[in-house]
Amino acid sequence: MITIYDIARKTGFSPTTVSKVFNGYTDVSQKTRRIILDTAAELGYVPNANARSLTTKRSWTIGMLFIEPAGSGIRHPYFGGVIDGFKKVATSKGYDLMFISKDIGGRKSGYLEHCKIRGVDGIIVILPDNADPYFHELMDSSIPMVMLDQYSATHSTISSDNIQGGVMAVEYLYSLGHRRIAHISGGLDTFAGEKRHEGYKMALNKLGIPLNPEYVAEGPADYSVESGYWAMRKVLGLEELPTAVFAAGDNLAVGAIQAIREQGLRVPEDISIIGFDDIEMAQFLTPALTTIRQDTYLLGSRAADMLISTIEGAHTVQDEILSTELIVRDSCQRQA
Amino acid sequence: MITIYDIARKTGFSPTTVSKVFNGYTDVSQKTRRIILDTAAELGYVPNANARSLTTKRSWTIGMLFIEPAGSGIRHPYFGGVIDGFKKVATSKGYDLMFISKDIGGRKSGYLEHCKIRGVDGIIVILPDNADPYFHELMDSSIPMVMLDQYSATHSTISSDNIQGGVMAVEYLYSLGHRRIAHISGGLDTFAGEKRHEGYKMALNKLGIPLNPEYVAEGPADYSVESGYWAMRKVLGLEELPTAVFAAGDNLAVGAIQAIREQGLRVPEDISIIGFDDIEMAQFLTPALTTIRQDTYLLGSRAADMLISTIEGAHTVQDEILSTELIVRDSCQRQA
DNA sequence: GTGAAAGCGCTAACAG
DNA sequence: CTGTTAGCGCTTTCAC
Repeated sequence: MITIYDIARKTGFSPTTVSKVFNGYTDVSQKTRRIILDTAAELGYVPNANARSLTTKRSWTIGMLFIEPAGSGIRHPYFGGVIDGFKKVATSKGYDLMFISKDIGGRKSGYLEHCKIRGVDGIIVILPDNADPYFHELMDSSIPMVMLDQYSATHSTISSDNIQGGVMAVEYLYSLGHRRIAHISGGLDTFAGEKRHEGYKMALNKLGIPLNPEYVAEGPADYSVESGYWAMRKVLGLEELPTAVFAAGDNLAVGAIQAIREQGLRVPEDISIIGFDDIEMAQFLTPALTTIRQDTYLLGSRAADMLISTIEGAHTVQDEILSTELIVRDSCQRQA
Repeated sequence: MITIYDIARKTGFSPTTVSKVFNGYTDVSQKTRRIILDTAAELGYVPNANARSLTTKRSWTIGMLFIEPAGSGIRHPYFGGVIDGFKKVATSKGYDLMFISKDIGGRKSGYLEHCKIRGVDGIIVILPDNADPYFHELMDSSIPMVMLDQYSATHSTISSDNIQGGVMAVEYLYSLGHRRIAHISGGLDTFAGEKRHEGYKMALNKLGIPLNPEYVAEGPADYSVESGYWAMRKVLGLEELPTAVFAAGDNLAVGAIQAIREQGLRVPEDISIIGFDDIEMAQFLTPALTTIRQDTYLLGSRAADMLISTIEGAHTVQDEILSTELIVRDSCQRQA
């Protein structure tokens, strides 16, 4: 391994001067700079991030945490988009990304400890879980952090406008003539699930439709197809069936459609369905899924901007909310 | 920040002894160990990975590289599964994962440089691209590495049995009575694409069906829905249409189905389609997609095992091939 | 403009 | 069993 000492020896300058060149100090003569840079290239010098971090206390590493909902892992399309956007801007600003997990080396340790061991400069929490004590420990620390889909008075957060999305979904259904509108929730104890549910309630209220608690079905908070299936089964067991359902996620919607068909009913002829997310496959399902689109890539890239600005000294706590968009396709139909 | 020196001072032992305790050395008395461990807990000591790496030349970090096919990014379901599996075993063995990209801090630098700067112990290449000179530079280095979907005489590799999958797909179609079978390729210059194509050819040959070059359509090697759509359009322009098509990926199959429908034809009544991957949504499409399943999670976890064993000293070059499975659903139909 | 010296937190010989 | 010493590669005062 080539170090700055090798360059110093070869050029006759001191390690200090060599270091200065690589750190953009201006008090080095152009000539010296040239010589050092050339020699570095010739020798194949590569700086050592660990050594640098040791002295500077900056790792240029950002931790990425998502408390996995029971093993669904990183696979939901939502993550892909978010990580993609986040990675793009973080990388462009010189930060590398590292997954942070609860246990390291088989040993249980907790997120905070993991962050400290690695000396991450900040952390993005993609799927906050308030029920996790390790998460609270992390929140209480002073590590720069931004959370997605979460409310916090102390930390910056960002999310889609889940309420607006919920309202939009229900209003759209209403505009098609639907009055008996059910909701398949992504989990009422989840930030996004709760907000979407809130939007659902707000819209009903505004439209003068009484809330029927039986019309709100909740599965495990994993936004999986299966959860949607089981939640819909519950709804289908009711005396008076809804004519439309707002599912809090496209996967849930897919599951719901399965359940409906299994019952011998059709979508959208018998029951209209609107989802949330606009996953890539939504448009290719049959019927093509009408849904509320959220921009996961933007979510990720804005999160990175926010995090990096707090890492670099900003002290403002921001709460950014990105608007959602109604994507009309074929899974909802006018109700006579 | 609490260091081993703090613990040493407080307990009266030397930093060395403290260090030994944390590194599992056995030549420390039980009593001393207890005292040190207790004091560490009391003080809230957390080891510093950077300092440790500096002396040991081991970072316990694994780089994750995927040379993104023109911005499709990390979003294809294939990646999710692989990363999930990889992360699981790597984490359990004490390694953390970091994304490796071509440029760091806005500066173009290359993967190898990035790896060296970070001092990763090894790297997994999820989507090798032989056309990328930076990738070759990395291959020529001595960094432990395993590649997915690639052949190499010098490095360990792992992939699904793409040939077998291709053969299986075509044989299945043949067994249903199809004789005019087209192939939508994922890119013939791509390892997986080429192998699946090879399987296609092998099966035709074995079954005594002459290869019709017009029946092989290739789009950009991104396995996207759109590519499948355009490739299928080409095929649909032919004089004599195929009765079945083997698409090298489920996304391609989805695109192909769109193109077919746009032409007023039906799947599977007019044309049967079989895909490859078995993405989560495959079973929820209409018709439910018949496909060749590959186990991405296993791919990832085995890759991790292989990589870690070479990091930890193994010198064998392995080439592991995981078998694929035919999943029969509704997109293929018997041909009169 | 340039360099000497000290130190970041930890581990690895090597003594004792 | 325990401690001394010497770095790992880099940056940071502070002098010159």
